[in-house]
Order: sequence, then structure tokens, then C-alpha cells
Amino acid sequence: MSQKPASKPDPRVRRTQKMLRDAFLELVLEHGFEMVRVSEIIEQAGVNRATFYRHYRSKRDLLRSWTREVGALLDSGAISLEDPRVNAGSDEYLPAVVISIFEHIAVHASYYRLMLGRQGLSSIANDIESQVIQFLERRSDLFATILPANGAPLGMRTRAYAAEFVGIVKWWLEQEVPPSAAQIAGWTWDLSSRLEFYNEL
Amino acid sequence: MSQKPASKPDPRVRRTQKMLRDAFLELVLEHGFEMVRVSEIIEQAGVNRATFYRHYRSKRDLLRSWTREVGALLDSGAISLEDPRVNAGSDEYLPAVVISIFEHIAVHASYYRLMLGRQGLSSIANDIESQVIQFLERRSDLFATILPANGAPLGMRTRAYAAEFVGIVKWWLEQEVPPSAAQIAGWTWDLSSRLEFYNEL
DNA sequence: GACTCGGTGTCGCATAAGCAACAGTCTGAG
DNA sequence: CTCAGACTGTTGCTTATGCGACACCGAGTC
Repeated sequence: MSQKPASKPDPRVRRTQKMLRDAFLELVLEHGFEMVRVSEIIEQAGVNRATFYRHYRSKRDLLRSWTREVGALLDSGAISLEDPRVNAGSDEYLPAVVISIFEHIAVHASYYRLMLGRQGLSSIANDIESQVIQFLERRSDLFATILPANGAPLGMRTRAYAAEFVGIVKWWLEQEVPPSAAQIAGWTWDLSSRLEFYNEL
Repeated sequence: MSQKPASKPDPRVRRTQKMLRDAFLELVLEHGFEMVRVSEIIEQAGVNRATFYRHYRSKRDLLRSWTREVGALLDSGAISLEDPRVNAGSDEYLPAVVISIFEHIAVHASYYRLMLGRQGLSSIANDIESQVIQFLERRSDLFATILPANGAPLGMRTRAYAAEFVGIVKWWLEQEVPPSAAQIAGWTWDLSSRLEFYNEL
């Protein structure tokens, strides 16, 4: 879909990490983070104890390593910023990356609900927001030009937009009948454009 | 469930074989047996080519090896012949093994439909029936006493019962709303007891 | 014929995963 | 206190898998 030859790691590694994460997710959803034991994770995943510790130092580390991937996912999705598939003919410009990010979240909704839900692990939610911030800062070359400026420092706008984005995602994950990824992406983009509106005052 | 310490094979082996079988099943259902290439199987399964050939000599071998397990599954299920969990208090005696066999089939219904369906691979269907026959012969010590005799040679009764059983399974797999495993097991058992009825004539 | 081309099957080497054993920590029961 | 049990990390060794390379074989195609 979006990742092409981006340095393939060993398939065995991807497999076991996926098994461990799936098992972990299921157990946390069932019993809560604190109650989950490493021994339960590896049993559920069908993975050896030694193998678990070759990848993670603890269950918290498993969580963090997953969160770290958010940044990588954002980066890989950002490739499609030039992808003109969205609203190519429309007068509204909506970068495809925004949609693909929400699509990614929709696919992994159970993960994100675990991390960002109301009773979720707030420390992890902070980590995720940090990833978003760092992404925006990494790609400030892109967003500084795309996102309208209103005189406020770029750093401040970055932080504001990151927080706004995470807030929207949290709201989205709470909806009974959530709007489509494209729909929410459009609204999100409109919101970010309000800076331009202020500008015109 | 039914297998306890029965000589655990390497988890990695079980995993890759399951991945290969799942991929194979999906591809055969989609394109038919002949059209499926080994290279497609391994790609779908995410397994290396060399690994495939370490387990199977060809796609036919994959199929056969799976069929061979039918016998093992029957054997492992037959352990529960003494298990009195079914109809323990009823006047009807229904060996638990009969139910567990049908439960097994229900769980793997997609597999069995592939093998035994009308447009299925008849050679494999024959293999499966052979497995059932061999099972009944292996455990003739059990079934010779449980299944009523009517004077006909044991060999003939074995063949008749095996064919009957496979026929029932085929019918079961065709039903839109199939009866429960317990239900079909009860009927099957009743049918096998008709020999007793003939006896009383 | 020679020639790609796509698929098959096999090899040796590198590495991830499994396993069994171990010591360390904590908690609760006696 | 002491012991037992459960869980955690860690370690060497074994084994299965991944990988790349290779030869092989049809079926088209020039």
C-alpha cells in the first residue's frame, strides 16, 4: 500500500512482534495494562520467553516501541504528500497524506483506542502526541508552506496543530458511527485552514 | 482441548505449516487447485521458498500431508471414547468421540469443504475415506464391541460404516443451516445402531 | 536452432526463535 | 523467620527459517 522497499527487516522479526502485539492488545483490553503478565503475553502469542526479551525489555517497552512506530508511519505516509489522487480537480486542496493517516488509524482503531481512549494510558498518549510533534517539526519544510501562517512562531503553530490533531483522533475514536476517514480528513484540513481565516481579519 | 502432552513439535513448524495451509486453502478456493503455483503459496503465506520445500515436496504433498493428519486427529479424539461427559445419565449411550469428531469438522469446515465438496478433489476425498477406514480397522477393538454386529464380516461392516460416515459429513457440509455437531453426531450414532435393529428382525 | 522468461527445486551460510536451566525478586502461608 | 510458589530476566546451545545463488525445465518468441 504505502511502504515499498523501505529496508525490509527479517520476516521472522515482523511476525513475532506482530504476534506479541496482538496478544498484548487482547490481554490489555481484557484485564487492563497493570494486570497483564509477561508470561501471559508469551503464552497467548505462542512465543518463547527468551524471544520476548530479545525484542523488548518489558511490557512497557513493548508499548513504547509500538508508539515509536507512529512516527515512522507518519513519515512513510508523508511520501504521498505529492500524490495528487485527492481532489485533484476540486478547488479544495486536500493532501492525500491526511487521508492516509486517518485510514491508518481506522485500520488500527483497536490499538489507538487502547492508547488514546479515556481510560487509556495517558503516558502513552503523551508519547504519541510527541511523535506527532516531532513529525511536524521534521517535515516543517512541507507544512510550513502548506499550513497558512498568521505571524505566530512556527514552533507554537506546530504544537497547536499537533494537539489539535490528537484531539480530533480521540474524538473520532469515541464515535459510535464515526465519519469516514476521508470525511474526517477533510474537516481536519478545514480546521487547520482557519488560521488563514484569522489572517484575513 | 483434546491434545495434551502428545509430543509437542516445534512451534515454528506448526506456525509455518499453518501459514502455508491457510494460504493454500485461500488460493485454491479462489483459483482452483491446478492454477495455484508454489510461488503464490509462499508469497501469500509470507514464507520462504526453501522453507516450503523443507516441509513439502509439492503442493500435492501439502494436501496429502494434511489428509494424513485426519487419521491422527481421529486417533487423538478417540481417547475420549471412555470420556463419559455425553449422555452420562441418559438411556442413550453416545460416545463423546463422535461429537468431538464432528466438532473438529465444524471448526475446519472450510478445509473439509475444499476436500469433500462436490467440485472438490475426488482423489483427496478418497484419501480421507481411506483414513477413516484405517482408523476403524486400527480401533476395531473398540468399535467391534460398541457397534452391533449382524453376522456380516467385520471388514465389510467397517467399510460400510466408513463410507456412511463420509457421506454424512459431505451432506453436512452442504447444508445452509447445518445442524449442530451434537445433533448430527446423535443422528449418526442412531444410524449406526440400525444394524442392531436389523438384528432383531 | 538460440533466446529469454517464469516457474521449479536445491544448496550453504547467516540469523531468529525455541528450549531448558538458572538466579533473583516478591508475596503469602505456616 | 522460613519456606514455597509465581513471575521475572538471562544464558548457552539447538534448530527452523530466511536469503541469495544456482541449475533446471518448458513455453513462447526471434
